[in-house]
Amino acid sequence: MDKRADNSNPGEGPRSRTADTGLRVYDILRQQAIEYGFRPGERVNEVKLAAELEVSRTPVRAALNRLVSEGLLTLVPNKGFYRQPIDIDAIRSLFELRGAIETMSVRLFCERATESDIEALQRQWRDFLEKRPELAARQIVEHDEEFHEAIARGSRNSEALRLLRDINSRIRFLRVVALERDNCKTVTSVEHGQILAEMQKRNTEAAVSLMSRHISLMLGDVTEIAREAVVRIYLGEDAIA
Amino acid sequence: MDKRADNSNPGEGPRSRTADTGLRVYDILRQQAIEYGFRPGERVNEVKLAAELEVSRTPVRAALNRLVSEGLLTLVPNKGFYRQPIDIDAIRSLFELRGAIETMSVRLFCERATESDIEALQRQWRDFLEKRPELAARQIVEHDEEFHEAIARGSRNSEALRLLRDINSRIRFLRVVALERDNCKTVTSVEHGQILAEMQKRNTEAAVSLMSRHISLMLGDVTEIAREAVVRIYLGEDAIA
DNA sequence: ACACTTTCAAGTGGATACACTTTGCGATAC
DNA sequence: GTATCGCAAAGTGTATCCACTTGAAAGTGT
Repeated sequence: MDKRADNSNPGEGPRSRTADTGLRVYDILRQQAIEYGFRPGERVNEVKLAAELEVSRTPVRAALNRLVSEGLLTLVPNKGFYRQPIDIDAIRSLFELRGAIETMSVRLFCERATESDIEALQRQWRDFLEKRPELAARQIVEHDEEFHEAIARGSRNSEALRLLRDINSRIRFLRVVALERDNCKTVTSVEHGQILAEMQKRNTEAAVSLMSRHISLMLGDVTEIAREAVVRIYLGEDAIA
Repeated sequence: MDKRADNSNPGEGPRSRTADTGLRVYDILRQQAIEYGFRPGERVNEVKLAAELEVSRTPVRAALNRLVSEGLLTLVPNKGFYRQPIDIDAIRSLFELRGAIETMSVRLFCERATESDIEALQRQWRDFLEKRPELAARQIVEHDEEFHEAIARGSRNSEALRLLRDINSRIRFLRVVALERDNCKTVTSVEHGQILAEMQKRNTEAAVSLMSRHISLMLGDVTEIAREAVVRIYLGEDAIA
């Protein structure tokens, strides 16, 4: 029945063609770019990547092209793809931009969210509160992102959600570093709780101003954090090659 | 001396390789996507495109991949690339998002713009005011975009500028249609003037609220405009194929 | 020893080849 | 007449091939 039974591929073999290679490669490379598996400013070698992933250069190039449009890489003609360097200015811009989106999201959330949206968010928040003590910085940041993305979802603005995700993945590394450095780990949940409470009461302006403060606090000294991040990237524990 | 003298390509020939084909194809396809040269929801045929542009499928696929990450196309595995349909919800989202970015830009512009930034913007505005009567809707929208992008530039937020450009290109078609329909063509310049005046006086809040109103006015009845746009796309004067 | 060319390996960009999937259409069975 | 199967054309997804560019190292002349 199954025409591609021979693709079950027990040992090595020519490796199941016609799979979701494209998506797989894209996901891996995106993750690698986000986590600074490519060093900032570094050229990305298509041939080497293709070999590592055991695919041809074609799907690799497809993925890299997409990452260019996502702002993670740049393409220099006849030279290749380069990981976007850590640009203090760009990072500051991203934090500012995130602030604008988040405040908009809160405002719209207050207008549009259903009661069950709010309940779900509260559940999520409480869960987080419980698990929190045993979480590493990475997980904390990811949970924080989820909270904010849930608000964006409740704001019924699909593009804001999409954009927020993009931005989050671009600044995640920095945020993890910042969080690990000075572990002001306890503040955010409290603030989330406050925002949540105001949103539940549909106090739009109160919620917005809380969120606004919540976000701008996180910015801190970007320059310092960026410096720290660079150190981590080049001396990091998972520096394989 | 010149190794590629044979590529001067007088008649037909194998067409000068090693050019900036990639960029050229990308620009063309992007433009075509924006202008709805691909119908909404329509599948994009790589082979046909490659033939039309007289290139191979490779640079075409590269460009299409990037357009996926820009939100203009989607990729359905084993089916191909599709032009993103006209989604009222997505359009509304984009307008809202644009509003958030613009208000942020105005705020930051008031804080950061230099005097010469403001002068340049004023010059631009006056030029526009003069030329305006003889401009078509398309040009008016493009000039309007330039005005707003100049503000974003002055706000010293590179990512906001980048994003604003992306959004503008995604809603341009709609805006042109809207402008041609009910020619309320005269309002925007006046409002621009007001915003400009407040920004010059560094009246942040006044400028922000003007901008906020300016933007939300443009939204109008998206549903109606989208309907009109669909008609134009399918019966448009430049329906070639 | 130093600058200038030559050569060459590595690598990108584009074209082509090929396997697989999808789909429309026609033939066959009922 | 209708439904189903199967086949073939069209088209996508990946691999491979080839031309050209770049950069660096070796060689040459002064």
